[in-house]
Amino acid sequence: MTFSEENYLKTIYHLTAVSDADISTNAIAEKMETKASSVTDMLKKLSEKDLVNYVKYQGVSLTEKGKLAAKMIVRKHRLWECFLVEKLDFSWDEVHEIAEQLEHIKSEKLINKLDDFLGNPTEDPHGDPIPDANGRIIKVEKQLLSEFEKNQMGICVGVKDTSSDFLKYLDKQEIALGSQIEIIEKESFDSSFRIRVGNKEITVSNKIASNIYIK
Amino acid sequence: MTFSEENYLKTIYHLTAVSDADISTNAIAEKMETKASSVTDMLKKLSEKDLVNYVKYQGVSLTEKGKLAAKMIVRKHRLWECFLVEKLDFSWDEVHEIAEQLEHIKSEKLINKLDDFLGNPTEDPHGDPIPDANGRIIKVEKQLLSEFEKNQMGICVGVKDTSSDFLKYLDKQEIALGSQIEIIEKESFDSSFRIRVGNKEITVSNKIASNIYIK
DNA sequence: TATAATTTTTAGCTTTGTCTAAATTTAATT
DNA sequence: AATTAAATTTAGACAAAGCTAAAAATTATA
Repeated sequence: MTFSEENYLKTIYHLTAVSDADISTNAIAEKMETKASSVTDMLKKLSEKDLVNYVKYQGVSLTEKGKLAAKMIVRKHRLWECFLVEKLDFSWDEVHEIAEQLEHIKSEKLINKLDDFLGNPTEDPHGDPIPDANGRIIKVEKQLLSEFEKNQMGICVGVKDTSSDFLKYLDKQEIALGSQIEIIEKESFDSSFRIRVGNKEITVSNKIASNIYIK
Repeated sequence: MTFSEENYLKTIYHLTAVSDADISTNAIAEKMETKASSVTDMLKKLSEKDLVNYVKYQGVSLTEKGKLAAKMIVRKHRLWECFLVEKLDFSWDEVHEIAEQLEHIKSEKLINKLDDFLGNPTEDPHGDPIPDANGRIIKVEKQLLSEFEKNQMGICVGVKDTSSDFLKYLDKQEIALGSQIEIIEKESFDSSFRIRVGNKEITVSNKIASNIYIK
């Protein structure tokens, strides 16, 4: 499988997680920052290889084979992110780009040894689950901070937006995986939140609160 | 720089280490298992980028820029090999193929952090030197076992042939980096050697002896 | 339900890196 | 020195993956 094919599968996998319905050509093109015509070409190719179910004009979904392949790429990506953060001391906003490259390294033995070396983690540095060697995923029930009400509290277990900008913002506010967060006030006007993180009180917008997972 | 460009630079670098003179198109083609015409095309491209000195029909050499780039690829390859053997517990005959992929990962920060994580090794698992971040190489004076005479002894510090077959043979004979080797007898008829490794005596052909470095 | 707007696909072109076959240059040999 | 042999380069073609522009299908709207 080529790098490009792997990137398409991964993108379709991630889009599927959100919407469930068949994925449109345009949605893929937008996410991959490419043109719809390029996507059409690739979908034909992936369909030939039985990795996706593709019907002209009707969108696309992953076959079981394609889903497993996509999960293996995600597995590699997230394990490498763990390695970068835990062993090489990268911060969580720096690892995505490098993992985008490392996820294409081909060696099952390598990835399984890496998995063991890291102590078989179940989540990456952003709180996203790591599929095991068979593609199984342990789902952790988690809620967005924005869905919480006044006086509730919980632990930050992940982020929805993993962009460098957002992660740097969280670093600045000293919000990290494992941070205890308590809702002090929910402003009904703009749905912003007054929260306590550790022993500091801060105000976060609804957009921020909609990208932090709490358990 | 593309993967392909990097592979050509690396090949020219390795061939230069052996012969010193300008490298021929055919030599590159043979080593890379490709066709001379493909090599010609790439040499033009690398020449355009000032990575090689190329004169039609006369062969090529690396420019300073090209040499540095090649050394950085070799650095990455050898550091990843160290990682695979020391941290992930691969054997020395398994790592080359995977390192061939990992050497193309682009991130200076990554490779320097990996270097530190490994304790800034100066040699890879086959005894080959690892260039530092500036391309400097610490040369260890070493001799081929085949150049030794009766009753001399030394420590195995590297191998010339790093093929999986040869390394597996060495494993079988319990010859590893750091093994003490003593020449008991040199057979003048076929230049084979009777040697002691640890406390075992074995006979090795001249071909074997010509691929083991001793200090 | 026609028509307009949007989405998707097709057709044809580009680049990268490869190949084969033919042409050219260099080296070797008589 | 002439001719043959070997090495190298050129010319032209191909596959992968991308693009633009035009055509076709679907969806939305009046």
